[in-house]
Amino acid sequence: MNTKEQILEEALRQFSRKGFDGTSMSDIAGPLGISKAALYKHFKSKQQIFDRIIEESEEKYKDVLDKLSVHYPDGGNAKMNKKDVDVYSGISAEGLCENVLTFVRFSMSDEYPKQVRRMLTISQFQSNELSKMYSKRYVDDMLGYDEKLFEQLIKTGVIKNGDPKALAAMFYAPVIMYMGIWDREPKRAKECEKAIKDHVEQFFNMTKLC
Amino acid sequence: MNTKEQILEEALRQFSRKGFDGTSMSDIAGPLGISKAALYKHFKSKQQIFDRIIEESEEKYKDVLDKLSVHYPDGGNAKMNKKDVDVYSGISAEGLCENVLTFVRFSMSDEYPKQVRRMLTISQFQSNELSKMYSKRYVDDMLGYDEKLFEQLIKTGVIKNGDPKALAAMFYAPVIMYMGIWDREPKRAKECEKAIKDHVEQFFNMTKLC
DNA sequence: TTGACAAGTGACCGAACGGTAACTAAAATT
DNA sequence: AATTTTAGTTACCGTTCGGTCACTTGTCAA
Repeated sequence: MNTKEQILEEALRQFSRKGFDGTSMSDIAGPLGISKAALYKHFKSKQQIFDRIIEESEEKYKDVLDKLSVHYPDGGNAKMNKKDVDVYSGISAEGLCENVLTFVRFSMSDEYPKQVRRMLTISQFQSNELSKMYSKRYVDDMLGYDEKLFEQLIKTGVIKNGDPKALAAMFYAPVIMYMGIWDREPKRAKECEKAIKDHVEQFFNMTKLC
Repeated sequence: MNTKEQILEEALRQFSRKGFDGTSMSDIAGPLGISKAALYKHFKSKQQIFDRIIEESEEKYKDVLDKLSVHYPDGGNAKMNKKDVDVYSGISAEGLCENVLTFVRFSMSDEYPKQVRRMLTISQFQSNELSKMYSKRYVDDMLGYDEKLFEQLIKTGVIKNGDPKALAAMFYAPVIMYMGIWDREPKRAKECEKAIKDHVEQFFNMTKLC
């Protein structure tokens, strides 16, 4: 009954390790204890399985983004994390620190976002669509979010000056960079977690002085 | 006569686009106007072609690193770029800015580093060796280099305080992040180049104030 | 009770894969 | 001049690939 979902799960596991071309239909069917012919009762091709994984990940990504965010009264379009900003009292830098670490720990401990990230990483040059999706999800959206955040922090005087966009890059880029090491070399997990923590602290120390 | 080198060139071009599994021996032989059987006169297997490309890139990488660097008298182990540091008069922040942009422009305009970077990006999870190579080349080495640089900048008083390692991450990570966008979406090249320039300027504005 | 349907199976298909064998012609070596 | 080596060819090998087909079996609605 849940075979279709199991197929998607196993396919994602395989694709994230060996890529689309490196994964055969038997590779997917084998661990599920079914024949590869059975896969074609649920999907018409290997490509369709891949496409469905991407589609589903996009749905889940949007869900998380929507549930995590709330329309901020000022900007109208700006989406702010509920924990990052109290609509009535402003933004807390300490809350932001905590929030980043929570985001990182979830992204690195849960198998699903890990596998999706790996799959997208090794497939990012396969089509324009996948290239754009990768950029949007792991760079543009995150930078946009942080940029709005720093705009607020400057308005409220927590940070005195600086370009919000450049600040967002300096804040976010090291995080994703260390997550990259973490993905490639799980043995360095603790080192990366500490580096991220140090970076976030150091960043706020610096910006408070400016 | 130069067939062996042509094979490596064409293989790198193919591997960087479609990956190891997505590239067939005929794909490599075809554009060179030879039969795939001829490839086996120069390499004993497809894997050996891939390995040789990696090996060669490692040699070239080390060459560039050595030629670009000079042993800094203080640390002994620290390697400093000749343009970044004048052994007798100290480090120039402006020279560093220029140097980063030169490095970026070379990395993004020359086909060879681009293809190697793409190939390594989509192959980074295929083995522990490749994982480590990617981390070393595009993160650890760069961070280490910048860290030494910021140590000097703090010593000489150009920057008043801050952890050199955290500073290096804030400085370098956005650069490689924008290079990632540039690689995936060449149409955004100008946008990325400007973002990197803005980031570098903004970074030095901030650190001078601290 | 029966008949439609969903979800499997194993056998099979043509194509493409990585790789080899036998052969050839030119170039280099002796 | 004779011979070996190099670098290429075509034809072919066994295997694996994505995908199809005919068939079976259990479930469930008419």
